[in-house]
Amino acid sequence: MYLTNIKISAILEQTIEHIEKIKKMTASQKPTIKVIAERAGVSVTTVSRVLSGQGKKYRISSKTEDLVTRLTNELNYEPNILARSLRTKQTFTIGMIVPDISNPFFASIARYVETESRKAGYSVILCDSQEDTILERESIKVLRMRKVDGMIICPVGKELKHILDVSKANRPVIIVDRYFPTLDLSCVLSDNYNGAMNAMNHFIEKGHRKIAFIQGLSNTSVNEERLKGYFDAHEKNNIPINESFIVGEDFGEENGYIGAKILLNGSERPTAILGGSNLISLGALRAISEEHLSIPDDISLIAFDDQPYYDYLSSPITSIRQKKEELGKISIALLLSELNGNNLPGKKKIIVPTELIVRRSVKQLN
Amino acid sequence: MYLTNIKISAILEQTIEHIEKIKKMTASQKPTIKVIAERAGVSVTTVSRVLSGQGKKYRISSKTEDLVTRLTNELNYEPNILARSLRTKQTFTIGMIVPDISNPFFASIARYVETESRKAGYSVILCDSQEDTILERESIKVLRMRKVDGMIICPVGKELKHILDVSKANRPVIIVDRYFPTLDLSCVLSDNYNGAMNAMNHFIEKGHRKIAFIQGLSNTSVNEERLKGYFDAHEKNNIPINESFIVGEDFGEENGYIGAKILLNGSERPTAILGGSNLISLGALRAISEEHLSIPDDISLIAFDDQPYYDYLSSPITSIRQKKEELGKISIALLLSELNGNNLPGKKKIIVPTELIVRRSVKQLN
DNA sequence: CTATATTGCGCAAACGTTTTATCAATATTG
DNA sequence: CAATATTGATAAAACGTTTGCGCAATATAG
Repeated sequence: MYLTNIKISAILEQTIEHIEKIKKMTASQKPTIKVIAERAGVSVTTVSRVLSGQGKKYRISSKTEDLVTRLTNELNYEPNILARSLRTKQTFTIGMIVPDISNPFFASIARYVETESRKAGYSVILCDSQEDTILERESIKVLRMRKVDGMIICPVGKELKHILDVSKANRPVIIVDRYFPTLDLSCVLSDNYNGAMNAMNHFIEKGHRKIAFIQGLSNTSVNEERLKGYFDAHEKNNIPINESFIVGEDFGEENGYIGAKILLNGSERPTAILGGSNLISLGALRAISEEHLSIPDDISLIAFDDQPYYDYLSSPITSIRQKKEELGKISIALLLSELNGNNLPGKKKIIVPTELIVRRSVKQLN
Repeated sequence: MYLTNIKISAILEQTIEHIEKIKKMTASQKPTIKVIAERAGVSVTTVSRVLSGQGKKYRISSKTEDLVTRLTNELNYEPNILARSLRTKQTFTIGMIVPDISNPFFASIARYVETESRKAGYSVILCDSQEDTILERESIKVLRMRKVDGMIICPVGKELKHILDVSKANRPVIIVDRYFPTLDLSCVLSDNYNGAMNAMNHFIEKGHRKIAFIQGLSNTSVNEERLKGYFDAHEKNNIPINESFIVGEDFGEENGYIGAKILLNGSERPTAILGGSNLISLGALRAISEEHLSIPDDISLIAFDDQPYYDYLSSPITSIRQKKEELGKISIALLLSELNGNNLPGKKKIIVPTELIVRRSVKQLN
């Protein structure tokens, strides 16, 4: 009798304790696996396994499984990815660094990267390096601390050591747009050389000989390739190069403006300008309009990178279209395949062709 | 003697063990606090405190402090933010959801958000909802699982429950661009009503009476406000409204194209069109050009949201400029202040004025 | 010389998961 | 009926931090 009483009171105590525990846990905001386990009267292990779809594998009875899933729904459980990542060493995040997200070129690439990432269960942490190598380096550091599974970088393009380090630390990196010939990393780029080449041929076919190039950031692959196309086109057509026709120093709008200003007011005015980026061309448009010149009558123009508005400009601008969708989709596909270990031997360098969109900004001479 | 030997061998053993341990830890890739502690011969607590700048507070000797900092540099230690966040319940990430990152309007906002976030030590996880409420809901879920400290959402604008839930869960949310009048959340928006009003007044002053509106997504605040401006301008000027002049159903380019097509081929053609977004206006441009009409001679146009190319269009487009920089900077400032607990009483609704940029797309009638 | 204050640091728990190893209870086999 | 296999689960460690509490050793005060 006595013993029984003791026992009952012990059980009672236990029960009360259990109920208290449950109450406390339920009152707390975020239900964790632990709470669910407690409520279901099973271990956290079991809950974890059910939730990760490993119920069959570990022979969880369907009764338990149902109970657990019911509770997770009821309690509105949402897993804590941080905790999971800490344990599994996989964060399912990818870092993306672009020089300027407000530039439609990079924004479009980012869009496809984001869309495809999400489909694969990844989230993307976005960093804007503002065309600044220091910020780029900093971004990489942050992304490393955040343990991103991989990175897609549209580099500023002036330095590479910090990028190489990422790859050395065994994190997959995909380089997009500007790359480093000496760097053994997968990359996906537009065919800048042939893009420039095609534009130049178009100029030349139309009778132009005095063709200027407002270049972007020198010593970046993108710029060098375009410049090379510019040079080679001259050479192939036996046109001497006028060094003063090459101006510019970065990919920005202001640079395009200044470059065009210089060209238009030089001792010898070119008949045609190749704009080294969308922003450069925008700046050139501003200068041209400011000088009260008209395209193509006074000056011809081909712009690198197509823009939706080019069709409706006072004279529609002929441009070299880059396939942003492809650039974005290929880069994320490449990254995902590296992440899944489908690591084909060696790094890949994928070149996406460009397309000359002929409008009416190039005058037929003679 | 014997005892001494034992003792020595014990010490030796310990030492060897210690060295082994150090070697093992050092060989492993990522140095953790533990490794540093081991090398420095102090506890992880001490290292943690030094690294978090709490050395003084906890009276760590400057000798220890120096040793630890030296080692962190030497070993190239980088903190694991995941682990930290798990413990501190702060991730220093903010989630940003936009309907379309490739739309320069949202991209610009995102840029300022990113820049200011970084300065404050936050990273931003970017989600593109693709103007789809389902994806928006999903994004929110992911961001919650990732335990972002706060969110900046440019909502699709059709549903609000899932957004309200975030706020209920005590996570600060800032709504940008499209908002919900019934929702008690801080938000920052353009003055769409007066924007539309000003555009309408401009039309009317120029003698227009048959003014069409290609609207965006109905039942979104942005659209309703613009529509209200459209209506009120009619009323104030005693101009009857022609219902067939209101077309359109979302903010996209295609919608602008279709809307303009309908307007231009209707039984009664308007003399002016108000384009409800930058993409709508782009689509309208396409339709207008396709119909071989010219702006402003055949049709006048004012576009919502300014674009850099508007100056150089065949006729420069008058537009209602939204201050993207302000929208971005204010929203992140608001969020950061809520995160820092500087939570001024009540939610704030900040309205950023718009600006009518008059160019040459509106014809003077008579 | 004792009592108290200060200096300098460490123990261990906690955050929310995943995963390895283990085990009791039941069912099946020989 | 004993031996073995299967079923259905659990305990505990680990991931890399932060932090409340505690404590020994030294310095200072009375």
